Amino acid sequence: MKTKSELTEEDLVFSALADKNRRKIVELLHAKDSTLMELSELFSDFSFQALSKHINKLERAGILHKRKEGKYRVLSLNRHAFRESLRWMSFYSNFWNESFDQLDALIQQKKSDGPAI
Amino acid sequence: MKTKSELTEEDLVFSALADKNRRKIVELLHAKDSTLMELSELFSDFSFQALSKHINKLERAGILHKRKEGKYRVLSLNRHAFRESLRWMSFYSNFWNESFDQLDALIQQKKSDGPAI
DNA sequence: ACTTCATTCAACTTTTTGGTTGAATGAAAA
DNA sequence: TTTTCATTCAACCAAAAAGTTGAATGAAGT
Repeated sequence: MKTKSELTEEDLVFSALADKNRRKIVELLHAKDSTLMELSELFSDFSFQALSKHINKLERAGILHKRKEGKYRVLSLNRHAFRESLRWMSFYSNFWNESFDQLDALIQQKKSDGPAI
Repeated sequence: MKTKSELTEEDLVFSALADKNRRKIVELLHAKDSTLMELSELFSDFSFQALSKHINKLERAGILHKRKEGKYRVLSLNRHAFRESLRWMSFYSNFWNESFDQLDALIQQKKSDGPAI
């Protein structure tokens, strides 16, 4: 019957990240919230309409959101968006076993940095 | 010029995981190594040739490998394949800050389970 | 009111993806 | 050696993705 099964959050997140340009957008927004125009200066390879489509794909995956500010749309990352996908990947890798000592070190270090406000 | 930029490991991993059926293959192989035929019994929605293509895509991403055993190819997971992608995702999420207490708990528990050989 | 600026929408093209069927390969069983 | 079984290869098709250009929208500046 080929029932065009609903896309899950993980489908959307993984496919949004399956593109270098979109990952670069994430990296840039991690550094600072930006508008489409600001970003488009850094993506000379394609039109701003194409960039807009990439941004919409990230938005549909819940990875970023837009907030209206006058005539601008300011884009910012949603840092919770990766939770489930990260959980899935780490469960099916040997990430924990292989690196939990490193993790432990990292955590102890973070703890001694004090609470993150 | 539109130079068809090389695909990176992360491109391959994320796009391999951007499909429910391929993630299901990962879950099944996590439980136990299997052959194409064994898996195909669990995927009645499409042909074994289609399943074979999915498996090849996972293989190209380094997520599984095949080992010849007589007339069979036994598929097994490569549990290191997610390392870099996991690292990337966790860096750009607030994963650490948000869940490091949980992580800490998990690690302490794992430690008390004793060394993993 | 008119113009400009930032973004979106719409229509269209090309490439990639996910599926199909049928034939080929190659090891194992008869 | 002939047949069977597991997998792969090849050719094809439909749908989705990723890009283009040009027009539309809507707030801001003049």
